[in-house]
Amino acid sequence: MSKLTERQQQVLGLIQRAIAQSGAPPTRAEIATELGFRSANAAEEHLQALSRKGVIELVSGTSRGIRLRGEALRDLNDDPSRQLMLPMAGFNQLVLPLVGRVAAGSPILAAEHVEQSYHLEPSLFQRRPDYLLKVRGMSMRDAGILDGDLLAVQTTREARNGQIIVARLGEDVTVKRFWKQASHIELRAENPDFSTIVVQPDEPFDIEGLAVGLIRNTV
Amino acid sequence: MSKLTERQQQVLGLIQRAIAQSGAPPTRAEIATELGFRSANAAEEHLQALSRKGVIELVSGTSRGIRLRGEALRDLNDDPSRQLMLPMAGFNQLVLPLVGRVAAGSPILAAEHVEQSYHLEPSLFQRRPDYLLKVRGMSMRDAGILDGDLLAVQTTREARNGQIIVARLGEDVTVKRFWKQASHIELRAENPDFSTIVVQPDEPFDIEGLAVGLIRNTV
DNA sequence: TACATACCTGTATAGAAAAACAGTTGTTTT
DNA sequence: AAAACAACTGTTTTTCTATACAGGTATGTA
Repeated sequence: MSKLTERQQQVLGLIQRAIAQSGAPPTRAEIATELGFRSANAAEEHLQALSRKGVIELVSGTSRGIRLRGEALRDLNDDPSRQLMLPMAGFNQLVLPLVGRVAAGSPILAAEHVEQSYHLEPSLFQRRPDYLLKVRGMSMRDAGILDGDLLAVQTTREARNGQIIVARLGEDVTVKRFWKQASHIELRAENPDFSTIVVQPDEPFDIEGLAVGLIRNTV
Repeated sequence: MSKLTERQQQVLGLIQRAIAQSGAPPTRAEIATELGFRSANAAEEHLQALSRKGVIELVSGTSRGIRLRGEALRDLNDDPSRQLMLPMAGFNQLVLPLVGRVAAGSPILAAEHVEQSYHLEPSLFQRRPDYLLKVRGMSMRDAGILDGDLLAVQTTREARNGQIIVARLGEDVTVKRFWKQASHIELRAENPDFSTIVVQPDEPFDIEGLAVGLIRNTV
């Protein structure tokens, strides 16, 4: 992801402040007014740039349709002005969307996948998660990851061997243990009933994130 | 403040969910669609009513200009002094002590066992936990409970067969699956390397609590 | 020098959204 | 029984918003 320019950083900061203060993202006109642009189009262009760089997502045709993504959302949770409003020291809240069934081909954090959001204390996990993914199936049973568990996932593109990752194979999203070999990548299940997936270099494969924690609701 | 009608409560809940899920309040049309109204005006009137009753604030002439007010953000369980102006809804907090090594003979929630406290959203679990217990050992491995996991426990004296409980056997505290038989109680491990503990009626035995959830921190 | 990129102004417009107005149907309250 | 209220449908008007298009400047890069 390429770096933001100073102006883009300002626009992003403004969006984050607007959300923290008023509870909703700003309109183009509001951004323009606040930053002193005479044309809302200047704001539009900055938003397009931020969208291209992946820090926000624009919901087309929707008023205030600006969604913060990954890092930017993390910053929002770190926003010092928000911490001032909090009641106790160390009482810091993460807002994590719960992602359920992921539709074929669409980004994992697309709004239609988000079932609800949970507020968690970041210190619960050593690595800071970006979202919770509802696990389907028992392929990671022996790693203590069961059907219906909520996997806390940090968005990342890279993983080390042996880490448990959320992988995208074309249209499928799956949780497996990552092993990169010289000639291919192995996605190993942790359940003898499931076989290892071998991904050849020409096959579609993306790392969507790294498992950093797990939450289970026992009935 | 007068009480909300059932429908108004629904509308308020929808607003809170929308903010938590999409990061912005809904429009009148969105409320109408979600609740099945054919006219956005029905939503408008509900918003007016909610505004009159003080649970929301309407920002006139502004798209998605709905602000939740104190009452709508406050949790019933929360100390009133902890009211805060969080931008997101659904802000409901449990304070759970983390219990580590339990010393022989002393109550499980004795102050000296409490390593730290975590703040969690109660809706994370179907049953409300009272504390978190750090699991030691692998005796429940096949139930997806691993060494180091934090088990969310609800204090109770009773359990049904098959439930996972925190049991006290004299000086030892252990996590096992509970099976009450005609003549004795069985505490079954979920790992073939561990044998079932049989508790005779004359032996010391107490149920300390019921496992209602689990939190794991993956490194 | 040509070209891309960032950063703007200014204009225009389709469609989204707020909000008012006029009714209807039940249910409570007075 | 009349009046008030809750909960709508349907329509209309005005304002807001997103977004495209047509410029213009400045800066750095091929």
